[in-house]
Amino acid sequence: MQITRQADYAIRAVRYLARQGSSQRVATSTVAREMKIPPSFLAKIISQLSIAGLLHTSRGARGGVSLAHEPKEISVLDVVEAIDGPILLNECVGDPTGCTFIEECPMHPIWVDVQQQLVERLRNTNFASLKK
Amino acid sequence: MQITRQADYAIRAVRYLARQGSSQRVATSTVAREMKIPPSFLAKIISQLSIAGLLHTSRGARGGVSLAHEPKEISVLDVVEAIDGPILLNECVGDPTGCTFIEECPMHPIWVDVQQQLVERLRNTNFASLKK
DNA sequence: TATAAGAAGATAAAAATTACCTTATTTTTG
DNA sequence: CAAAAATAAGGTAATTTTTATCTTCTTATA
Repeated sequence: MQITRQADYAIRAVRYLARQGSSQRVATSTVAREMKIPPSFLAKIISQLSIAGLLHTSRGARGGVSLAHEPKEISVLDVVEAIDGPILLNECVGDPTGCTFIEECPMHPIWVDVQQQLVERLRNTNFASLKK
Repeated sequence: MQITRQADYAIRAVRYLARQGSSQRVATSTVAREMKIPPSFLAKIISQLSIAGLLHTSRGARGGVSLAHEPKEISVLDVVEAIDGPILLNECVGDPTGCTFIEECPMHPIWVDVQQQLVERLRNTNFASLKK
């Protein structure tokens, strides 16, 4: 019942980029150093965030990473789900076919509901509001 | 970001027991069969729930398992935490000393808050309301 | 063309999860 | 008292996830 450390690192990285000008390119090694993220691990995380369309990366000298959108357009949910995949409090919420009891299960709607509450909360938190 | 299957099994088991009379003893093998839980796995889960004080177990012939409290006195949170341990959305919520940035981190209070919302919701769901 | 950067993927160590099995121990029943 | 029924306790093991590193490749710029 925890986000992975990868997701935490990803949030840190996006926070760092949001604090810089959004068009500013920053080397991942800089992000790693500043936000205390294992550099070689961050490379993979950045890659995933890039595939998810949250970051722009450019290779070569003077290359680096920058946000693909305005900080206020990027939510914590976007970042967490890009790394950890969809938030699912219980398996049955994502894949109801796996459970025999799904029709009659009084827990199922509760998991759906609680999860939605959680997800909405993370969706409504964007990186403009995290610029401290 | 998911409860473990163990916790799901535990909830199923407690639900089953709540449906029976609360003082009624039921063999774990029966619970396992009825709720489709691997029997030998359930033994361990029952054991943990018993240690947590949620169940009473009695050995010997005609022994079995029963709830230690009225269904309405047992919350989903009780069961989940007995199995998975305390719910922590991010490490820093439980152990703020592990993070260098904790003082200035704008995410920290958000994790604390979101987690509390989630926990409260599970705390307010008891097994009397799940008796379907 | 040399250098600075990310991309991609292989590898691996560690931890968590899921599950099963065996050997006690306890309690009831015949 | 003995047999049977049931949980208790704990060890083992397979699988999956997580975390991390390293190497090689590709790209862009000075």
